[in-house]
Amino acid sequence: MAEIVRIANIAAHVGEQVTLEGWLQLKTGKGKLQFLRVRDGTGFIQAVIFKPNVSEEVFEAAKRMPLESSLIITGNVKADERAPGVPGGFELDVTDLTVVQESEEYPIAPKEHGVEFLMDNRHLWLRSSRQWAILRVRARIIRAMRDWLDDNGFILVDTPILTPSAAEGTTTLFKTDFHGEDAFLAQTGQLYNEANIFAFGRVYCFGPTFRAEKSKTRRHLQEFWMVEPEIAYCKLEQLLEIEEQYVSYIVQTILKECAAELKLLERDTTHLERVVAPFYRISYDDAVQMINKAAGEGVTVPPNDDPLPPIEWGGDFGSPHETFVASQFDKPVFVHHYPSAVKAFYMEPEPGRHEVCRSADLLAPEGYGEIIGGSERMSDPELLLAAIDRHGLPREAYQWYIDLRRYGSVPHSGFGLGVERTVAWICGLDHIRETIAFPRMLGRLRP
RNA sequence: UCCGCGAUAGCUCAAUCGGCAGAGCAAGCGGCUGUUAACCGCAAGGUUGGAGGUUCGAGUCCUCCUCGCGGAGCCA
Repeated sequence: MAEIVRIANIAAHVGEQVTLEGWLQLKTGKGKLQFLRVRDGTGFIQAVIFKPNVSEEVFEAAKRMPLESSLIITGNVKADERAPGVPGGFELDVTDLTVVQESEEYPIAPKEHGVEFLMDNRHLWLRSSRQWAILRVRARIIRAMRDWLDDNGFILVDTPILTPSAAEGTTTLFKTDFHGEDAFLAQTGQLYNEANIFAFGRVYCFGPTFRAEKSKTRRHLQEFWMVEPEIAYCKLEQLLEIEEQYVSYIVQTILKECAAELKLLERDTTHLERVVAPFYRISYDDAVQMINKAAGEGVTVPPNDDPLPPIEWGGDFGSPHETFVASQFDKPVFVHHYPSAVKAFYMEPEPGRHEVCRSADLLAPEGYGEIIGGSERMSDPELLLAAIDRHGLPREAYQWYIDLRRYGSVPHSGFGLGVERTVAWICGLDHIRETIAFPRMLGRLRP
């Protein structure tokens, strides 16, 4: 048997005889020729079996072999500009083939399928080239997210998943049992991050978060991953500069390093190429004016071209409002200084104008919505206590959190960036369900 | 929770006014030396999501239920 190589490294073996270990992705036959598309996890390559070049048994086995059969295949590597695959341009002239397991009839055919069928077969759907590309981009995005923070003075401090209290709304918590006491799956690590900055200055947590929202849309999961940086001695203005540097780095890294995957996904990258700091900034006040002007003119918004509803000052933006505001800009836009009443209790009020808070959401272009929520945090213990009371939250559960403001409180800020929404945006996906291997959605716990 | 749409062969979908349930793909058999979701030929494949109702007659109309999809609210 020849040297075992991986498809990603095939270019280094042109003219050599090599062995690949993989699976049969696709097959077309033509008399004495069989074209096999073979996948080994690192890429895809076309293997050509010409009947006179192999034994009778090998040719018959190749002809009979169903899709997704596992196989070990040996042949000569040829460069050919026209050959399909990832990386394309190479072909394997087969000399020998061993079927490791002949697959049963594979349910997912190389044709269109419905969403429910594909989701029921998610454990198999992952093998398709499109899902392969998406999940590789996801992995690279996560690496970029962590690289930038690690290289810019942030330290990873993991925060708990089992928590005794809510950080935000209480209606969207998954409840579990902690030896007889109610416990909840974390919606965020932020409150713990705020403790950690006093030890480390700049920290981040990265992990799964859980929201039992009754949301069934293309942008929602019940379980999603989030990176949450938190920074001591940081005001809102400085926070936005960090955010735009951060997002620019992630997008530009993917453009550079996942070009093959984005091409396979047929992603038009012209929008992404523009994602370079600085981003746009618009206040909530101005955004409301912009929305109401457009609503008065009868502007409609995708996906259903419904009329844009007007908004009263003080209300939170609905999905159509976000979509409209984002569509007015050719790269991401910050909407800052939301009304305090519609935001979480811990956001710092604007001095001299307490009805708005020092918060900012980052809206991605192309209708992908809010990918970052961030704010300056309340640093005054008295104001914080009042806010906790106003939101009807139990003081005792937040005692330690209030404590942070009693021992060397400083201005500090942080944000949360959703991994799946970022993946959907960068890959140009219609639905968030493809951005994670096994999505947990309303009404979908398995596979 | 609310609004809208849908469920027919393994998969994706047709079926006119209520009148014989039909294709493509997959699987099976045969053919082909350059295919890219190949192509050509043959053969096969059905409790039309479930329960009830209207009718001479229901995939089609009505009621209820189940499941799915899209959207709203909420959010990353």
